[in-house]
Amino acid sequence: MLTDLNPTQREAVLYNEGPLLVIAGAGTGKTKVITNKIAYLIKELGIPSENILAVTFTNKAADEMLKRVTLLVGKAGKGIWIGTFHSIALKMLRRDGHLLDLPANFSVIDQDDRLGLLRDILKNLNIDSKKYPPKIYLNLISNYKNTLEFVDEIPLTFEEYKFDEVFKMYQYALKSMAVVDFDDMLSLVVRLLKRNPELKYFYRDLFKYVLVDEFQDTNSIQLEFLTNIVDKDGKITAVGDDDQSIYGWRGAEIKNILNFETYFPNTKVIKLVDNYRSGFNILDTANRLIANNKYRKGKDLRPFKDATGEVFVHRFENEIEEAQFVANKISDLLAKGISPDEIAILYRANAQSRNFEVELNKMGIHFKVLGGVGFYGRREIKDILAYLRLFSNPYDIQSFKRAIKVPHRGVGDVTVEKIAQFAMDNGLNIWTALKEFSSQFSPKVRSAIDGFIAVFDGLEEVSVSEMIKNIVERIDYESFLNQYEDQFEAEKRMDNVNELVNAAVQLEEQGVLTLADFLATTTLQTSSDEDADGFVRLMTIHSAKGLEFDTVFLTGLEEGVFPLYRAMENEWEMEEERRLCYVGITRSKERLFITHVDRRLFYGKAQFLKPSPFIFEIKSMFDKKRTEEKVFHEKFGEGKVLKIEGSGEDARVTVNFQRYGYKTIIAKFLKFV
DNA sequence: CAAGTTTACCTTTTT
DNA sequence: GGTAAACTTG
Repeated sequence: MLTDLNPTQREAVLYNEGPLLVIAGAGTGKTKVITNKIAYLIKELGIPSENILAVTFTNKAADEMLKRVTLLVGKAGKGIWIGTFHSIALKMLRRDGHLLDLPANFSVIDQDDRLGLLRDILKNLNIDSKKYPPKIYLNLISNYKNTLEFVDEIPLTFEEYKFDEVFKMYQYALKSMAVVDFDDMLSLVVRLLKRNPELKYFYRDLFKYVLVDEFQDTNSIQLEFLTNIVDKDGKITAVGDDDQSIYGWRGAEIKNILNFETYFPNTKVIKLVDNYRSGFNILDTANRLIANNKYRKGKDLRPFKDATGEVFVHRFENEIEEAQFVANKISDLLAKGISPDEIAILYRANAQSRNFEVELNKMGIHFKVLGGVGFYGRREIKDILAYLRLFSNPYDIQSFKRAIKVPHRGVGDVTVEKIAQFAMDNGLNIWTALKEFSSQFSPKVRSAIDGFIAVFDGLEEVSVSEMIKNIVERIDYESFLNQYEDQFEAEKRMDNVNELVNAAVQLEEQGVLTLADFLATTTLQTSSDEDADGFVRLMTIHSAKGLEFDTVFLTGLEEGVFPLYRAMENEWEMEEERRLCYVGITRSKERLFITHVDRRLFYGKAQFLKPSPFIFEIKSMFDKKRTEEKVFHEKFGEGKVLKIEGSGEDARVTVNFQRYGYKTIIAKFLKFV
């Protein structure tokens, strides 16, 4: 079993005396180490799978890991606890949340609804949401919950923000709606463990072996969670790479990995630096870039693969040409027989995907856009889910407000707002509120409300997938869509709704049977978790973390776009951007295309852009190596290289010819001697 | 007071 | 180029 591991990898698998930190550079086989370690624990050491906890960064990574473990140990791996911090936390809260007075069927509010809720609160408190956008509050609240203390970054105008009041109202609303937000899930679990030591010891005993992937992206709450469920001499294996820490903005603490020994004093550290993924030039490029960072432990990846790897830098006039180039190149690659699964287009921000989508469509290339507005974030899905959420948790006023308005049934904003207020003020669930408030309705509204209530008739009898079908039919969602959208759009949305039914059926087959579990799963499922087999993938670099492809297009390397303007003034943020670029580069195995443009549209307006500083950092060594090199040209004879723009055979090379002086020549007409 | 229409605002990155 | 708030109409 351990035969295809190298000595350091094997050491990491075999060391099970106490805390272990594996610093694993990109492509050094970190997933292999984790899966083999789990297999080793189960098969060789005979550890029951229930005693193993594996934490991953995404649901997809969790699925993938379980698949690989199953391949190694078969059914013996079935009971393993595997998932993201959030999904593990949810499982624990479902089990023991009552100790914190959490209602049994609490639901999870998604980011979108949090924003909507904050919008309502700001309106209520007469806070000008132009001056103080809800988003700011979302961040403040998130930071607060994640650090459990107010941090320095909180602006001086803090008082003006009325943060205290907003926060209190926000918490009150969550409580009365019986929902928790993303940040709560972790902090509540930590609270649970702290207040109930017997529970803490229960889990310490249960999780005899804990493995954490992508440790560089854990935040302080997550670390606190870990130190609660693992003794300081416990058998925890943390795997990560400080050079790939790209979630600082989300509260990730790079110091968690840099100071791991502080939390687990008797830690053994193993470094994996043999890279099996990328060709030499790609690795060289990555190493050169990341060497510009100051705040790092410092390591160079060693090439192990017997391949050169190709790195190209291409410059274009605008984003359309960039997209056309990428689409053409992909078409060539596909024609050569390269699988679409091995091709990815990466960018800094989701908004950049559009042009690629257009050009790929023109070429008839099948692709999938991952991330951005995910499946469960789509309007039609949220509409249907609102019904389900309300049915599962009748205190969920936000969902009521959405559901009652889809389709229009003669109950408008004003009435809805009144009902919502009445329910909130009196702590009533929606059904009771509607009943008690019904005397104030006009006959028209009353019959509309009756119709609304009737939608839920008998739903408790059927499975989740049947519920969805029933709701969609009863509200005649299809007609609603057709009324407001053109046929094509309406059909697309209906397809998505049917896809939701499929998702429910699938989850039912996997044993997710209750509505509450279904809803929680959908909320925790992100768009990056979607399946894209057989498609070219488009995604942000953030969502590409942990993935690898033969060919990677790293696009939009312009000052202000990547790195972002706002990051450029700040050394620390700049380093995170650089790490992000490093992650992007190291996704590629054989070919890496880096592209940048001279101008790009921002909200419909053209902006001129300089190439990203990262391009210069990457190229400087290459330039130096090649500058002063002697070249020969058929017509101009011998000369010395001064500057190279672009790369590959199309690069423009400025040469000082002995007899003809300075000339700029396309590289393919030059012979390097 | 509800539904339809126009304007404003926007763009980091995500569990 | 898309959505949600603001505005208008019936």
